[in-house]
Amino acid sequence: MDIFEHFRDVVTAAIANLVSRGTLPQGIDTARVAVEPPRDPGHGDVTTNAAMVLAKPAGAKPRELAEAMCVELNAQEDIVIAEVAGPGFINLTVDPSVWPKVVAAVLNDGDDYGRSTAGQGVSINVEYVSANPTGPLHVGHCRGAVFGDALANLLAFSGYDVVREYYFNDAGSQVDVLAKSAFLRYREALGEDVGEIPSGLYPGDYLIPVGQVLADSYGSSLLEMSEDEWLPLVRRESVDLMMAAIRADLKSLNIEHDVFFSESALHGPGGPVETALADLQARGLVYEGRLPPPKGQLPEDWEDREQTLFKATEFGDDVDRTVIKSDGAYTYFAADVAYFKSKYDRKFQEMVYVLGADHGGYVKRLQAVAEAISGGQAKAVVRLCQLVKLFRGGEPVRMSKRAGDFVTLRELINEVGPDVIRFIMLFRKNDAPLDFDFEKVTEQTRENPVFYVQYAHARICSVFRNAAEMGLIPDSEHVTLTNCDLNLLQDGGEIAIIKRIAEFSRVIHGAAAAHEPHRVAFYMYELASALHAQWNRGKELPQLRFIDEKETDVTAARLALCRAVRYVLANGLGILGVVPLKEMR
RNA sequence: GGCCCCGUAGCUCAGUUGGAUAGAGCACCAGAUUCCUAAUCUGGGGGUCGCAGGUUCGAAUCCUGCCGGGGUCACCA
Repeated sequence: MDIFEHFRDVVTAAIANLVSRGTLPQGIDTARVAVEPPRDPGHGDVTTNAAMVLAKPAGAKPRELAEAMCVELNAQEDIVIAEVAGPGFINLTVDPSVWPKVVAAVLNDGDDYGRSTAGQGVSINVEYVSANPTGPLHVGHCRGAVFGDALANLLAFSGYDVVREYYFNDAGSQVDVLAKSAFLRYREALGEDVGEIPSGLYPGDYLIPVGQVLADSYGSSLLEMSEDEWLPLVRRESVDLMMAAIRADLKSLNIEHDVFFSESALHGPGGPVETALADLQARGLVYEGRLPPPKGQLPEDWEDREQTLFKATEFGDDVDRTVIKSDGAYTYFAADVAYFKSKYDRKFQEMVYVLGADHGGYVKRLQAVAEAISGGQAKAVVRLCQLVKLFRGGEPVRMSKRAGDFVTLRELINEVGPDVIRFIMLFRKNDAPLDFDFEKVTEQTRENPVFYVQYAHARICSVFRNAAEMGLIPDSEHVTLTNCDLNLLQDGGEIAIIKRIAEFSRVIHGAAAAHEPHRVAFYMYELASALHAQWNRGKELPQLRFIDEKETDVTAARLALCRAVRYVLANGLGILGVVPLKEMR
């Protein structure tokens, strides 16, 4: 139940009445009419700009039109009073009987409260992480991983058909470097002293176990082979092991992809890359040509050469993009084209790419590919995540590119835990930079929003435990309150909580539409705040405490309200991928 | 130089896709616990929304131009 949707219907009906009465013209566009919670509680419970938006096309004065609408709205039984305010706002004060209905609706929907069909089953592919399998995940991957996952949760909760996808590059020259590095570790595992790892290879310790696995499964047989022979074997083995490690790390962060898509599956004779390029070729979107030199400072090694280009400029990109290099090899971008086509062939209508801010330059070309391949039928939506800067007690954590001198995701998880990582990463707009301080995020204070929100949930669970002990409810885990009188929820603080709860659907809807999961995190914080406030009012005014053994009817109603808040907190945290704790000591 | 993102209280950040008197937290000041978890709450001061124009009933939000900060530019992956 979304009361704002409900009152939107009411407002729409009032508009229809005015149309039939001739006050408003036929076919007037109501798209810009907003029915929303007012920022200022003094402006009633629900507010609409309808009169101001419609005044111009109707040739009426906003306030006069508002007056006419108020006459219609005041006839509605859900509305205590509709009044004109300011330049032509209509503020609705809702009948008090609406609030208990909100609580009842939450209890009725339970784990599904807030879930909607707004997405209408539109098929969305969310691609995130997609780190190359040449090493373990590090903090640089973390934000995109969490963001992508929460976005996927959010979209699924909102009625979209979501697939979570990971694209891994197992075809490029970097993977050869990985294999060569692993081969060195393999020789080391067989007892050879390989000395310092040569520059150009990956020196990280994480390849030592890979070498050991190779030694265990191949013995010394690889040493007998030429590089052409062992390279493919070692490459595949190394990629498999790296991907297994990456998946394990992601699992620890509560992230599981549906599809792991291998780049090498795109290549080969008659493969998707060839098909996709032939497709573009057939439509005259590929040509042999030369690119203009880059603007500004000319790179030292720049040379003007003929290559095969995709007409990206026809679709809004700044320059045409190379698909086949002058040496005849495909570019990485060619694989991107084929990969998009794969997604399109799999019937996705929207392809979300979660990328780091350093990939901002890819946005236009990806959108160009989407436009060209799908003919405008599918769209590429790119969400960029800004950099995360690590701190420890206010001091920046230095990370150089030298061996092993970067903080891995594993280390981060082990130190602060998945819930803290996820919530902090999501408690900021994705395109704003984020400072992540190891010490601050694990502090158990109000300053730390993770604990603040989780504590609200735990507090409710604590109330239930106490209520169960007192025999007011049979079981703290299965709070079923079918026969309580929710009209007993009369206190202003209680109503404030209910109003907050009533906004949940609206928040989810807006967050999903904007692809902004952080809105859910901020909402969680606000709801937690409303709960903590009411809790503390019970300290000054004992009659407002959730549990009052002498007033069992009121207690039952308040426990029902707590149960509703708990559902909303749990459902919201579920979207964020954070565990709602039942106890914090 | 071209393109993208950011600029809001002393600090860190929100701002419901254009709404009414711009909001939280931290910090600062003053308070609250014999009582369901004080990991909490209540009150107070604090603003030229980077600057200047434009669009309109109405702009932190949309458009243009500047200023300042970051990212990016390829036959790399």
